Amino acid sequence: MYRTHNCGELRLADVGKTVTLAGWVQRVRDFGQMSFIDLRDRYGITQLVVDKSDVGREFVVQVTGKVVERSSKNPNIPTGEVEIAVGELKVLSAAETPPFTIEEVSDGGDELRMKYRYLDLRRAPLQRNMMLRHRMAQSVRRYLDEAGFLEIETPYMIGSTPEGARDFVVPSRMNPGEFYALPQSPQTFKQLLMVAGYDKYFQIVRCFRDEDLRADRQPEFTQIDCEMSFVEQEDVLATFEGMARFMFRETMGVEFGEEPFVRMSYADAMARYGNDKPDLRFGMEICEITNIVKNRDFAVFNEAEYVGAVVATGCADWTRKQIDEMTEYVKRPQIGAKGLVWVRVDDEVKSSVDKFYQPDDLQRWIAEVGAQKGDLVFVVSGSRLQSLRVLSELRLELGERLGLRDKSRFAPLWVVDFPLLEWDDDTQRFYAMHHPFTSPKPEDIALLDSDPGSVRANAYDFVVNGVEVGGGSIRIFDSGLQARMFDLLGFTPEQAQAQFGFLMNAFKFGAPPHGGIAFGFDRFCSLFGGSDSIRDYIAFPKNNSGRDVMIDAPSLIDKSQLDELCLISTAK
RNA sequence: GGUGUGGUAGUUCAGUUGGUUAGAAUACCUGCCUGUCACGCAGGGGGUCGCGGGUUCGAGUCCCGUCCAUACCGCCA
Repeated sequence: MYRTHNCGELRLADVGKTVTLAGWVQRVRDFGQMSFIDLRDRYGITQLVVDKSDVGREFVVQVTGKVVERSSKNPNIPTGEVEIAVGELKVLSAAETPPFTIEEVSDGGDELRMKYRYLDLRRAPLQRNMMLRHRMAQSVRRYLDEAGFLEIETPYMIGSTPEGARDFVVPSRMNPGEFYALPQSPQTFKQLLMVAGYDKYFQIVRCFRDEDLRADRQPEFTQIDCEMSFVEQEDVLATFEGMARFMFRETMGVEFGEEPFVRMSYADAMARYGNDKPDLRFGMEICEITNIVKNRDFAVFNEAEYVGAVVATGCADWTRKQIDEMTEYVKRPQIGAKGLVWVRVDDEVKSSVDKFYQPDDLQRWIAEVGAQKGDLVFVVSGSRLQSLRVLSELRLELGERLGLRDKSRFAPLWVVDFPLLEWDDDTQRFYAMHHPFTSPKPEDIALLDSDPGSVRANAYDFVVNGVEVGGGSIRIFDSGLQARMFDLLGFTPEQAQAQFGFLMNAFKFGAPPHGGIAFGFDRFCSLFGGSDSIRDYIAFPKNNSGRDVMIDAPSLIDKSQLDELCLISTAK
């Protein structure tokens, strides 16, 4: 037996017991005639007292000894009142000096820690993250199982479709020159499961997208993928609001009370927050003032399609330098504002456009945006879309600077009534905003021919703290309507048949009304854990270039392997 | 594909206007130390300044290119 206890469980009540522990050497404090060793495993740290030691950091050792009360206690760790008077110490495995410190806060940089991920994963913060992820996955399964959902696996080797994200492809040796693709999501399969009568399905499933990465985007990531039959939008929202509440309660101890989560239309979210995933932890809503700033000598505003404002609450005492910082912030190329007008609401009102506007004008603005004495108003103008984007970024940055984006608070909401289609200027065609199986709102179907861009979808996103955590829709289950959608999206009937014929055919054999949702599980974890990066919640993530620097993948393969795959073939 | 930031000791970083032998902290090694918990004290070793080219009497420092990392934009039905 390698151990009788783990390194986190011994207490004063255990004093006198003879125990055997095993773990990693966290640190040795050598006093010549005696040494202290901190022994670590994923449960905690226990102090050992040995006569003499020649072990180094990260050695794996097994010790047997008596639990004794410490003469000087350490209140910082749960085992701090006891220590092990070691009788026998056995080195199970020696270790080289690790390239970075295995501690709560490591001295290693990101790249190095990724290369030695198995060492980074020994650190308590990463172990807490992995445990949180485990608990969240378990709570998802408990809730959905209780609600009658079946966990069904769908294939990872499927066919490629040119729509949407780029596919990772896998050559087929047995079918020379042909390729599988890894799924971007199990979308069509879960719809087929609905046709097959498994009316409540879920899967915690890996998905793959060959696109550029971000702190919150990995080429392989995990979704909580769900689908239900005989449901309307309300049924789906109710079911998964329940799941979210359950997860918050079970894993975070967070309760949201009786009130249902906020519901906000896409149009509202855009108008009030400039963004389809608003952070509702703080107010400072965007206010349009286009109509009351015209007809003075300020050409910038007169020529603007849209003028809008954000009130920085209590910021009237900001220095010119602080204001300039905000101007610089919104003028960065990624945001692309041309400039930033400000109005200081104090004993007297002062603005950056005093040359063009009278005090009366400014008072009218202040009344319109609801600014109070002590506030600072920022005004942005330009095209509607671009201005809203700038105002959204400005609002979030102000929230950040004012400390209003507290990671321990959670503000969930549903964004609903998304547009069905999105016009793309480059290709001069509509694209499905969500995916081509999303059903239009029944009351908007008449607009499909006359004004497709204004058709709203039965589509919804689950948003928390400005992060899109999940999204889904009620699907089309009528093969005729589905064919019409493909037509709108510029598919010929032949193309539609070739790519999605299996689904449209299935719909001819009795498809139930159905809809579902998929949550980005990694994002969910990082949201709960309070990190901006999902890498902290994935055991073995890829770096920014999609490389696994630990195993050095992707890599070249042998010529013989390549030859077998007959990759030189006719492409479509 | 684009923009910004960074690359100097095992590690994290500093390095002035271009000027002597490139520093600090920490880690590591050696010695001393029986109550530490970031133990302490004394000593020691450790550098292709990412790579290539250029300017210069002289380049870690300036210029050009390139590679890598990272954040963001594009992209992500």
